[in-house]
Amino acid sequence: MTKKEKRVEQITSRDVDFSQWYTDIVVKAELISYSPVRGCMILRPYGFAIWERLQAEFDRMLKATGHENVAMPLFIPESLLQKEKDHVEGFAPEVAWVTQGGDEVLSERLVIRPTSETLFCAHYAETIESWRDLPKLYNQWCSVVRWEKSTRPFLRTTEFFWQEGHTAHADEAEAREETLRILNMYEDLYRDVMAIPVIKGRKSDKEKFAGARETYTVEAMMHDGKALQAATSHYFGDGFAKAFDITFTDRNNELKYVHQTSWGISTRSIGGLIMVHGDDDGLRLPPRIAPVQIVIVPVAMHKPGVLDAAHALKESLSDYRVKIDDTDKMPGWKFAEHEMKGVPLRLEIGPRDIENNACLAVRRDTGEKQVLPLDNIAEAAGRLLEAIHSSMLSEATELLNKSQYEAADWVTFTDLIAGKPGFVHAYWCGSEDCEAKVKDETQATSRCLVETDKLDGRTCVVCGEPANHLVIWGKAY
RNA sequence: CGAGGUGUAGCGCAGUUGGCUAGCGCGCUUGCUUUGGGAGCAAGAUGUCGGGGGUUCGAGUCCCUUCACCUCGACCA
Repeated sequence: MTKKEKRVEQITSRDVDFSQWYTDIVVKAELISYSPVRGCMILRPYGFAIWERLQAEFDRMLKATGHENVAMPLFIPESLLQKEKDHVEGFAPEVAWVTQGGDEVLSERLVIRPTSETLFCAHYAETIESWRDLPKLYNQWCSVVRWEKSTRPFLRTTEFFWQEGHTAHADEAEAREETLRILNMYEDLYRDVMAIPVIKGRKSDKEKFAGARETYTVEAMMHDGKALQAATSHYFGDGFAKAFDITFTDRNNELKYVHQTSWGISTRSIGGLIMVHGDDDGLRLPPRIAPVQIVIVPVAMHKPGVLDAAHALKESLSDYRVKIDDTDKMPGWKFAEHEMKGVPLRLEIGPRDIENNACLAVRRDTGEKQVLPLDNIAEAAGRLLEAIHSSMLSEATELLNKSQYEAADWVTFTDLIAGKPGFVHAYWCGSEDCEAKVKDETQATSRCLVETDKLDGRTCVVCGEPANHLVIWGKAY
């Protein structure tokens, strides 16, 4: 067995068994450990660091648009959860209950929040009185619990981390605007920070959030052609406001209900990061989300001057997140290790480079190696990191583009779903029966409804009746 | 929740028709030598064989039961 073969042996090949490949990566790249609790994962430092990067980026975007962070309780009294009918029906099957505190049985059961709409609503009902109190643009970073039947690291866990934004507005137009503003921010976050292109759209009634009037989504395509619902943004209308009696006095001294939104992105996004960008050597992280952007590997570091040169190199790269790997592993071991962890750029520095006042730069995305002079190294590294981001985004965009098909009739549709991993664009009449038939017979679901001006003369791919929507269909995580 | 699979050292595994002090590889510790694609030598440490119950002179091995995890489906960010 050659060393080369041994290296890839650690991770199951992506094309041989995508699921196993995914599981190998999350464990071997030290993102998570399995926990003593079913379906819950331990986010290890490296995995949590990715989440912290995402938090930092999105939190900055939220603050820049006037949102404020708050912290709501972990528990929700049963009676509160039950105030909005659709909402409770949607979540009841998957909530965890607290029935006892200490050795005392509680007079009212508490649910561990599966999402915090009801808490925010109760709070808004209390604190909003006048149009001067609006809008309320609240967000919280927290974890929530949903009792899932089957779980996978990041993609579906019993407890997961997310942000949930909850806003209240004076009128419908402003609330709708907020819903779409946030949707666009998710698109920007995915594209500009995670190098993942997404498709924006609206969810069908069947797929939308329990209690929402409209659910918008960004859908991403994984390397195996399956869809990942990457983030959602909901317009609630005044449904929750009526259930929770959230009223305010407007400028004309009339009592009005607020219009609300909610929106979230979760640690599932990290699963997307893995499944969009990873390869057979492990994770590949786009530079803007990578906890470590540049790893410096000193070669022959016992020799005089090498470690000093490595530290000097780090100094000159102070604008970036840089780590020196000065452990006493072999250099080859370090190369493979940091590749597995997806560090975008590796700089090797050894006696030979020091003599030439240079270092060797290796791109994680392409494997390309080049000698970089130490003078102006910061600039050169910066250019490389930017190049890596664009090239990863192009690669992901190419995958997304080439894995989309169109179907005008049922036979073409089912053949495509069965034969070609990816998304199928097809028209739909809007009936739940047709949507259900697609799911029953193909395993694919409607991912989202997209804007189109070409409905005239189109027919539903299932029943042949006149179409009302253009839908992107696909199998999903 | 249905079907299938797996639980033996930190990880990956072996352990024969039930038999003696439960092994191997990697990793870990210490020392020396090494360092441009997963280094070498030497010396060490590490086990409730997932848990419980049973059969037996004797159980990692057989039986019952239970728990956990993985994969695939049904339900969901």
